[in-house]
Amino acid sequence: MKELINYVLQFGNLNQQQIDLITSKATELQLQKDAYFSEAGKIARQVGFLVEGVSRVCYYNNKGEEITKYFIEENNLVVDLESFDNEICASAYVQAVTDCKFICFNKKDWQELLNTIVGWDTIVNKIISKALMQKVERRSPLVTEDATERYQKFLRIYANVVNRVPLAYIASYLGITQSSLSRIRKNLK
Amino acid sequence: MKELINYVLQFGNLNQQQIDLITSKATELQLQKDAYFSEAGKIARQVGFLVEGVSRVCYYNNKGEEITKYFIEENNLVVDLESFDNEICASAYVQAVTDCKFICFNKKDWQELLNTIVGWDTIVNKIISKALMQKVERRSPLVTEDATERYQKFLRIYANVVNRVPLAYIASYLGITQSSLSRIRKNLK
DNA sequence: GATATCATTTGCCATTTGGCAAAAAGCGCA
DNA sequence: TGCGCTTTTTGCCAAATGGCAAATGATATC
Repeated sequence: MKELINYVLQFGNLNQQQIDLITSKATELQLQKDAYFSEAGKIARQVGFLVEGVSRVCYYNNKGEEITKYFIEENNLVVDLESFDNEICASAYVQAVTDCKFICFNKKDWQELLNTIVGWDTIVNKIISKALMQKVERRSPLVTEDATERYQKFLRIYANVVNRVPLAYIASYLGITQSSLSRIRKNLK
Repeated sequence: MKELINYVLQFGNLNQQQIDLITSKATELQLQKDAYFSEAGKIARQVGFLVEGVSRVCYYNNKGEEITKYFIEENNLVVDLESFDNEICASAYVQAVTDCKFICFNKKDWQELLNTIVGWDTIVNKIISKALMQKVERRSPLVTEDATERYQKFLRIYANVVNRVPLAYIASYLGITQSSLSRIRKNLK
């Protein structure tokens, strides 16, 4: 819980009463490896904060290939925004890549926090915008770079993730085949 | 001006007084083809709404190649968020690809609107979040697709832009060479 | 330890895309 | 119309990556 509060306080101030209110709404969620936090075709009904483990967002492209859109590390918010905000079916899965521990808020409680805590919406907006900008910044450069450069950039961004996720997930994140990634790794050694 | 108001009202309600206040702060900006709306290395000091023309965001990658990050069509907000919000030097250029007409707000007026108009920040947040999510959605799939599919997707998304921008800009947006794009176009005919 | 299962690496060859330079096409302007 | 400039297309060959299948390695289970 401490991790969540520290995280949030980076984006704005809250008094003890407000922190207590947030804490009182939080529940803990444990997911085993491969379990889904939210699923494509369903409406996302919770916001999570990843305390332990690695998750990923993935989907199936029009060729039926499973694509990892991005990885989520410890101390980050986890939510299918599009689905949660607009109450529409999600187009992607959020999946635990390792066993994961989340701090969770259901939609009703989350709404209540937004309505009750002055400034909470501003904090949430900052967090969301920052995360979105980060995604754009990470995804855009991939287009110009060759597979080796992409992998090296991946190593830097996700240094803490590399050794905890299967090669296949990384390959699909980078848009290359498993074999290519395997060869790239060999070349870099 | 009407276009801007209609655009904004899609994201929330404003009364006539609020609309008038917004209007009173707006100035018109004309940029000739190739001129910059904001520049890398400088701090972005204005928010614009593109009324006429096509712009793009571009930058130079580590190989010195000029990369088009995305195109901006009529009736969209134009701002280097990272730079404008945090008052840090921009890392990308925002450039008029054709002659462009913007409705502009300088930083001081924009702040004043945010402080004065109740709900304006919520509207702006919605607009920004939506735009960011759109960027992520557009950029992410590129990674899995071959050059022809990428170009076809580009055609759908930017149907209104294709014939108004040089082939070289599109090629760099798609992460392929001009020659490749030229060949792809030939094959599609 | 043997075995089943899944993940990763490797080999071989096909396909895609890039690099470079020249040719062709398009366009403004005298 | 003709010239000069920029943009786009094309040809040739090289390099990168993919597709497929087999081999190897890692891990869990009995």
